[in-house]
Amino acid sequence: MAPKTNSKVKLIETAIDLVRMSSYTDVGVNEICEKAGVTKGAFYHHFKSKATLYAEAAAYKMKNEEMVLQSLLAERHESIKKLDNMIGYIYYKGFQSTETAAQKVSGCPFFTAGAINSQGDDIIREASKEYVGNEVHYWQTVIDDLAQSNVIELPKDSLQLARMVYQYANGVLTYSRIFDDEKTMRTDLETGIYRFLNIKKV
Amino acid sequence: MAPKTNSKVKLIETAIDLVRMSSYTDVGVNEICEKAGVTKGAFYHHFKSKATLYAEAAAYKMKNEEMVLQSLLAERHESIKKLDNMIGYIYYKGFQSTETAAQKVSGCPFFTAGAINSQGDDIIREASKEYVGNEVHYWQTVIDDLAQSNVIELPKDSLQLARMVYQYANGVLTYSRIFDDEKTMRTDLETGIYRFLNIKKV
DNA sequence: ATAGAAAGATAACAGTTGGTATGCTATCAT
DNA sequence: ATGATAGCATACCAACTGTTATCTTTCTAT
Repeated sequence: MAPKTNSKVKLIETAIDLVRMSSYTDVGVNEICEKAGVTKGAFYHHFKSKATLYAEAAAYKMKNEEMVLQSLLAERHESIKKLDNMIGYIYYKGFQSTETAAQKVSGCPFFTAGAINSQGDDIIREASKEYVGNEVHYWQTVIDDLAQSNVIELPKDSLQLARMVYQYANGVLTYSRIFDDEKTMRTDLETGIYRFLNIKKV
Repeated sequence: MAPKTNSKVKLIETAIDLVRMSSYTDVGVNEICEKAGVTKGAFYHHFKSKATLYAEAAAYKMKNEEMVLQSLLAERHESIKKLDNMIGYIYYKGFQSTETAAQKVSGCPFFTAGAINSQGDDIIREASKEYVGNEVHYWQTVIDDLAQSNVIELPKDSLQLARMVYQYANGVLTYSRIFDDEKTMRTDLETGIYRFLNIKKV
């Protein structure tokens, strides 16, 4: 009856969704299985542990974003357009309201979960490191592009600048989540990044 | 034998310490009691719930910081000195190594915990809101001071600017925690904030 | 000295956690 | 047809969660 074997993907996607709306430790295996409409037997058939699911989910999301960002950051766009697309994407990720719309603003599940120090859970942090490193890399390409087209001054260390912008963006997400304030998130994201990169608004 | 009733304070302080090194949900009442050298009976004598402890801890920390920051931001200091003190304090808070030095870099427990959405735990988020609002206020005074002494350009909205700087600072803390990298935390904090405020380094 | 309250200890509570053991069924190569 | 394996379901596990009830100790005010 069930269309072949999409239950693993279903597990990953609902896990990402749930973790984003609350947190890694707050989301249990039971809850993930329930909302995914899958039994625990299936869960532990596909993943050897909860942490493994998390790691695979991070890889899954990375691949997903690769496609999305390749289109948002395509060469045909002007560099400033790429920047705006990037900002818009972050806003989209942070706001995206799910069916259970108790909370409006969410954060990046891999960024926040990686900061948690469950002793011995190196798997989680390693997965987060990889994910975060990837995100920073995208920012770096955007910034390099802005510099090359003379929109911003040539940075001494574009990697550091990319990292700082990423740090800022996630700080905004977390802050907005506390206050569940989508409005300030929108404005702070844009004006903050523009200020950071020292670009005069058009 | 035990010196009067510092056991409540002891509970609060160890709770703050533990939560900072891991997270609110990851730290259990049992663990707090153990490390504080107090039984659970004492815990629930002083606090009606774990969330209540958290809220009281936030208030406790706020009062604590009030004294510290009043000295760091005293009027006798030049405005740029106040900024550096503020940056140094954040660095101190984020790095401060405890006896159990498994992890070097930690974050602000109230900022990170507030972003967690445990359904119905409004107490926690309310406490975090208040704490965060307070921190932003300190940043605003620093920024207003910088503007008044012409170190930075007069901002259109100093509250927003303060908020953004605060968001950035916490983004750096979280990032540095993932990578457990104290070095980049130090440099990113300073260069980032200076860049944000558009101050040329001396 | 004594009543009453505050502080703390001990043990148990129901519910949940991540994880496992076992069994069943459908598919698939041989 | 047969053995093997992937996919999944049911039931269970020990360990832990936050919380409570009950009891004893210690302090304080009269």
